[in-house]
Amino acid sequence: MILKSQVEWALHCCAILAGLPEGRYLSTKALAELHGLPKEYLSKALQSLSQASLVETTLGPSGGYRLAKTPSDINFLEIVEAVEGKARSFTCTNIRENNPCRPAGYCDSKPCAVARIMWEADEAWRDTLRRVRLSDLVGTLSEEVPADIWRSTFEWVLKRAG
Amino acid sequence: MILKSQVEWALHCCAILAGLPEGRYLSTKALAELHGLPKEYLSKALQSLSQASLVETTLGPSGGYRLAKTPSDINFLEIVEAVEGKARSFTCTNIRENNPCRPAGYCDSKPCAVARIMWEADEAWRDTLRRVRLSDLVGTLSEEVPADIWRSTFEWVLKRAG
DNA sequence: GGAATTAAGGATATATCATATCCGAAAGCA
DNA sequence: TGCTTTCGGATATGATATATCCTTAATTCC
Repeated sequence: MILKSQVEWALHCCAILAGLPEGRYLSTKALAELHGLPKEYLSKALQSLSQASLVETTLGPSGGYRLAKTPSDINFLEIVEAVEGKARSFTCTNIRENNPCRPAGYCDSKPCAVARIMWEADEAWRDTLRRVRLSDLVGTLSEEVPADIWRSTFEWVLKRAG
Repeated sequence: MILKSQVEWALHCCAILAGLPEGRYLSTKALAELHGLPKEYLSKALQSLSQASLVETTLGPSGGYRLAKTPSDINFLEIVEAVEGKARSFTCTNIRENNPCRPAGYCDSKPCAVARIMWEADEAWRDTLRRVRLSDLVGTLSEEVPADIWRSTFEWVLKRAG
């Protein structure tokens, strides 16, 4: 049970977009080169963010992506679910139904006890991600990454945005 | 990010094994027929439980599987990890390292901030599973499943154990 | 208006992994 | 001796993640 690598890419891209000056867009090309990722494939992750209305896009030169909301209004779960989907990690196939000792239609009343426990754990995972805002990540990064590196990163990336 | 179906199978099988009379074993064949599962493939899940020392086995007729510990000494996480592995759901490929503005070897000091958050969520998932004991599941089942169905299920399965 | 650049999305190829089956070896029971 | 069992290896298949290519439409700049 491993998350898609696109989840990692999307999170890092959102962190960069969160530090962008007002009104500026960043292209797939710039984000791909900054992170050393395949441009065409990263594009799919960014499209997922776009479909989830987490980012806005514009075409043409100096076009690309920017956040659709402020970083404090975006949480980790939104980003993760945008590229990974909202499906729960545990799928109940209701194998108890195959028990030959159970009368037909018996299992209709309540979800399987095993599934309820697994879903509870899944919800704990989601809850944790839901509680972390993109602004929290940006805060951590600006504490941990030396200011000059952080600044030159944005200069580098904005130069590529034209 | 979906768990293997073998996780579901292992959990249901453990629930049955937990209700077994002292000293009795249950074969793969019996467990497969009870749940309507492919015997050969279910066998792989049970082998995983065996390798994790959650169940004990014996060969020959009337052989099969039984729990290696009491149900209150087995938690959900042990069972899930036995078949799914202990790897975290998020793998950090350290793409920040590709940032051309960072000096080489800069990222060695601390794990990536993104990864730390994802791992925290992963740990919340594991914590929830760790807190649920197999005996809790058995308790829930004996509350929810009518006693006569529960009893006839074990009669059915023990008849196949010889 | 024309050239360059961009996101969007469809089509396709490849690699990895989950799913599933089969077989032989070793061990226990009648 | 013959039957049953677990165990592990080998193999096949299907689904999905990864990756690339191409076309279309929109936007900017000259």
